[in-house]
Amino acid sequence: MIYQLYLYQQSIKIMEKLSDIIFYSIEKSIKSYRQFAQKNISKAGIEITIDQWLVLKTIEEDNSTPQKDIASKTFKDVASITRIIELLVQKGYLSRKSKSEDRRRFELTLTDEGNDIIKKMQPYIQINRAQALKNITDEEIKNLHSTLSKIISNIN
Amino acid sequence: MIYQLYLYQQSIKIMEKLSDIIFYSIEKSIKSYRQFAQKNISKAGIEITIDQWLVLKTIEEDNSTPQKDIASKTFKDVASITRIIELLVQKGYLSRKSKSEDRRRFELTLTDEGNDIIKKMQPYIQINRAQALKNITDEEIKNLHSTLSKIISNIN
DNA sequence: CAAATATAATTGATATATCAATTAAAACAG
DNA sequence: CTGTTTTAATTGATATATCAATTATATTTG
Repeated sequence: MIYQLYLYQQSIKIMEKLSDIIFYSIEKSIKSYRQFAQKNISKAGIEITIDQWLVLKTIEEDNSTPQKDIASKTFKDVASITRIIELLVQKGYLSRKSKSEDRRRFELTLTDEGNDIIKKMQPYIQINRAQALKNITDEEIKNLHSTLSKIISNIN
Repeated sequence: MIYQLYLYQQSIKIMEKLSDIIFYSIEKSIKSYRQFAQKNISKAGIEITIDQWLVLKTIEEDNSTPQKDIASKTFKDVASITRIIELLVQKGYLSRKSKSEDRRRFELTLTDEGNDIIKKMQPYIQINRAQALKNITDEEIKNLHSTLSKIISNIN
C-alpha cells in the first residue's frame, strides 16, 4: 500500500517534470539556435544582429508595412522596432522619410548596402537552418508546428 | 511543362516556408507563453518577474549551486545572474554572503519573503502550464521534446 | 467644422542578453 | 613557497523586451 502510494507520487512527480520541462526545452532550443546563428554570422564578418536582419528582411519583403505591423510580424514590440530601425538607419542599411499621405508614418527603403547584406546573409541563414534541422523529418516538423500552434492558441 | 515547373517552384517555396517558419513558431510560442504567464502573475499582484522567479526557484532547490551553474540551469549568462540576484536581494527575497571556504563564491539563502513568494507563485505556475498545454496529449509533448532535443543537439 | 477619439510612432524607465575586460581568490607547477 | 594559470563573479557597453506616458497626426462624431 505504502509502496503503491510511493509509485503514485513518483508518477505525479515524473509527469510534472515532463510538462514542466517542455517550456524549458522550447526556451533552450530557441536560445541555442539564436546563439548558434549569431555566432556563424559574426564569424563570417557580417555586422548585423539576427533581430536587425529580421526587421530588415521584413521591410525588404514589403516596404509599405507600417512599423506596428513589422512589430507583430517579428513578434516584437513597437518600441523595439523604433530602436532597431534607428540602428539600421545609423548603420546605413535603411533610409527613412516621412510619408506624405500619413505623416505619422515613414517610408522605409533598403539602401544598396541594406540589399547587399540581405544577399550576403542568405546562404548563412540556409546553412544554419539546415544544420539545426538535420535528420529531422518533414513529419516531425509538421508535428512540431502543430503542437506549438496548439500552445499558442491555448494562450490567446 | 511550364505548369509543372511552376508547381515545382511552388512546392519548393512551400517547403522553404515550412522549415523557415519553424523557428518563428518556436519563438512565438515561447514569447507568447512568457507574456501570458507574466501577465497572470502581475495581475495576481505578485511583484516578481518570471526570470527572477526562475533564479529564486533554482536557488530554493539547491542553495549550494554556484552562480555559474544557476546560469547554465536557467540558460542564462553569468552576468545576467549577477544582476538578477542583485535585484532579488534588493527586493528582500534573497540573502547573500561570502562563503568562507571559497571567498569568490556566495552563500545564497531565501529569506522568509523569498519562500513566501515561491509558495504564492506555485498555483499560478501550474495553472499557466495547464492552460498552455490544454488538449495536448502526453504523446505530443513527448514528440515535441524529442524534436527539440534533436535541434539542440544538432546545434551543439 | 470643432471636439473627441483613435492611431502611429517615440521616449523614458527598468529588466534582461551578450560580449569583453577586469578583479579577486583558488589551484597548480616548478 | 612563489609565479602562473584557472576559476567565480562583477562591471561596462550595447542591444533588445516591456510597460506606461507622450507626441503628432488622422479619423470620427455630433
